[in-house]
Amino acid sequence: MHTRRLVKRSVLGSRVYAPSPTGDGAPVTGVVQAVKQENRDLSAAGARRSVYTVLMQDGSLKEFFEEEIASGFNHTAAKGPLKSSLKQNSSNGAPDGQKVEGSCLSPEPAEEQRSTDGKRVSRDSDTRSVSLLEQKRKVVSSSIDVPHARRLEEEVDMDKVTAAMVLTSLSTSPLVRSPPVRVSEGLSGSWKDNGSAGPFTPSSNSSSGGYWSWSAPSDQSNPSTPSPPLSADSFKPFRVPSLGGVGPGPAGPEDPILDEQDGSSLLFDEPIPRKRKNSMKVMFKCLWKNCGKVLSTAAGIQRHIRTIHLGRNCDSDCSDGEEDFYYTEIKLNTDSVADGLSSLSPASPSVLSPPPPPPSPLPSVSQLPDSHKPTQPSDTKEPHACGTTPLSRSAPSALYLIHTDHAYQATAPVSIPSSSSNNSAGSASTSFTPTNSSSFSISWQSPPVTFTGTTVSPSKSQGFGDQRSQTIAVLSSPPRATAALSRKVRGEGKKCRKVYGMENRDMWCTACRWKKACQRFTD
DNA sequence: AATGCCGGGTT
DNA sequence: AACCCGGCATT
Repeated sequence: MHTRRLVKRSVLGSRVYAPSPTGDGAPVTGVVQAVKQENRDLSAAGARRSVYTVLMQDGSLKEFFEEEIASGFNHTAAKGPLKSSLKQNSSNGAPDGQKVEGSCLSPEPAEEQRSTDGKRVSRDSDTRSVSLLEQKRKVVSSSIDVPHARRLEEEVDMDKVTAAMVLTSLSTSPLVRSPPVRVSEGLSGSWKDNGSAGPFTPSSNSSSGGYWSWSAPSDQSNPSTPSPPLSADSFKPFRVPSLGGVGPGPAGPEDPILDEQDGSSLLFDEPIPRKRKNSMKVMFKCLWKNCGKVLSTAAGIQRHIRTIHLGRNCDSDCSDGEEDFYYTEIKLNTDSVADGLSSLSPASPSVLSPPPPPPSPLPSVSQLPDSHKPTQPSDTKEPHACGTTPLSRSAPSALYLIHTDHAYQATAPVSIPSSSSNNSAGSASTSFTPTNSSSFSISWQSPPVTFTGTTVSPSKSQGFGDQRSQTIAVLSSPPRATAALSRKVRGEGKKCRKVYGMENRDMWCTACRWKKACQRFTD
């Protein structure tokens, strides 16, 4: 499966070298359009061979056996057949980003293809549903002591593939394009931090802080990270954080299957515009001197540059990507983020306030090509203020119900709140976008678990009104919930110790005697 | 300081 | 599983 996936994923759309059609020996480049199994008994062994349909520079389609073509710009890596060269990448432990770069960096056609690949889209929904759990698992695994042999290997694999993906999407941005290597290094570096040298101690809460540090910062706060060129990509930032933060879940740190899915989800999720926030319109602006042409599509701007400024007259396939240097993307705020926020906050303030987890969303939204950075998004929304006084406005009863509802579903609340607060103290609160609500709500709902406890014991001697207010309090301050999470809220009722006193310790319930939660006078 | 409990250790 | 206890959080 692994292999198959790799091939499928990496080869399609990859730029490869193929023998010159003219036979003059000079290899030409093309983009793999399709792969199929050749049944004919061509090879000596009679084994089936893969046949790659390659779109050549001149626009023609040609078929090659895998032995005939080589992938990547890196000639050394291109020695072997396509498939095997890819495999090497994945199994080779050396953090050598070059190979990945070679095969994945440049082909932006690949990116386009992927985003339109129907199979992946459907498949994605499956993957996505588990991705949260997986992510958690992944994080956990990185901080837990686990036999490294196998895991490391896969991790490296992931690093590379992911890095490649990132690079791929980045490659179309003129601003970052030049120092691609740097970007890749930064990326893999931060990952590694988490993976092997995780500063977090296993099993302790502190690891929570690490959640965000591994994905969010590296992916977003990195100033050199430009937003991806394609609008469809704009939601990518959301994903990463949601994954990192939420991931509650049982998870065998070393489960290869999960790992794989994880990897695939990471790769395939991105191009799917599903979650995309539609309030942003992406335009592409030509940066050529004295030419401020703005087009709505990347293809359009590329063609414009290619034909007008570069004087080339072939279609996109013969481009070497140079156009990318001459345009930049601009994000236009059609219906401002503020709108979305303001409309949201009144509805369920409590839900909004807690989700500092989406530190990611904000950055993503405001993150524009380095050059044009309208700080608008963050400024426009001060609903921020609402977040601080959420409860006061909404009907308590409503909240009550809502939370009761979800409390049971909650899994691991994860320390999203805390981590997020670190991450983007100022901006975090402003960051919730409607898009996100789904992902983070899950994570922060869990804390209310505590609350569940209170509800369950209506028999309590105390007035319901009291209880209710308490509950509300808990809800209104999600951050606290975190604490509640780790430790059961101290029951306010009398306990064996109080009732019987130390002198009658033998009358205590066993739990009390054992310094456990009292079983006799439960709250 | 007293309590209530969790996490962990020991038997 | 029963039993204990260190240590932390809350009161």
